[in-house]
Amino acid sequence: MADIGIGRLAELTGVKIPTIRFYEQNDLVPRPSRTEGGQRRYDQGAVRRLHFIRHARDLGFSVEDIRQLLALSEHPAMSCDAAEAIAHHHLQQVEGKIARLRLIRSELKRMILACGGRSVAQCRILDALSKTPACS
Amino acid sequence: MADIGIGRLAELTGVKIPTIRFYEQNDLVPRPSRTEGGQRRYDQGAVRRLHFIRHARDLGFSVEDIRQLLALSEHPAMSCDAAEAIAHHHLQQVEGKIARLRLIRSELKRMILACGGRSVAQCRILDALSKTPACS
DNA sequence: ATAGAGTCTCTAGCCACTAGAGGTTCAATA
DNA sequence: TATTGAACCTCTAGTGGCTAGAGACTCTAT
Repeated sequence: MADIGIGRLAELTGVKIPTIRFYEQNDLVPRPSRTEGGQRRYDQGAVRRLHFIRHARDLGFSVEDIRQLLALSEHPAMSCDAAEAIAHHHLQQVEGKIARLRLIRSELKRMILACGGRSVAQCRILDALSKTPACS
Repeated sequence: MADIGIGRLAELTGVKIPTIRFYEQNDLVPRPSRTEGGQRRYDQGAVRRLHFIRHARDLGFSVEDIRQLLALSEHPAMSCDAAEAIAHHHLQQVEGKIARLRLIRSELKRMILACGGRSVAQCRILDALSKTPACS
């Protein structure tokens, strides 16, 4: 159970080295102990915490959200309403993005279909961009 | 057909004033003429160009894509294959994003459903974040 | 002439990293 | 023990696409 260096931590968690340092800078992970020479040494707790952060980032939570989720997870006796609220809010953001991207997708498809090897002067894509309100 | 100021241009196109200046800085729109006092004056061409940019941005094209689309639209005799390629590539990016967001959405829904007013110690949300690989 | 709305430039900030320079330390081998 | 080379350190600056604010100047209508 020896402590590990930042490179190994990166390997274990899938978080890149500069990103780990960035998280430390931004107080998402605590400052680890250091060797005599000043290099970071991490324990199992750091691995767990970084895994948590990585999963949350994969799900698109903001760093600020994650900060709050981490804070919550340090108070096991509390109700998890707050965590649910954060997750719920994020879900709504995601739904919004999906809806918007779907509109964009259909508009793009329409444009591309309408355009079949014409010259730029008659190009439906460039035409659509200059004239229609697209999807707003 | 008098020339207009930047504020009116912003109104007409829905692009905010600082954003117009930003586009000028980044060579998306040409430098306009100026009054004696140094204020920008725009003509109808600027209105059209900015409309084009706005629509393309609404569809999520990058500034770099737009630069190329604008360049293409200045050569009316060319084939519009290049425009189609840009649009097609962008469509693929959009499809990718939608797919990814859908995975995230279902994962979030699963987490939220599983979590019903428990304490943090048993919270399915925090639990899921620390343990499962989520959606990668 | 004056008031007030509009505009100017410049700098810095947002988010979540990423890249690079230039130097130091660690661990494994000879 | 000396040496090598991989790993690590700090610091600054850049990414994209804006947005905000400070402090000064200009335009237009009365």
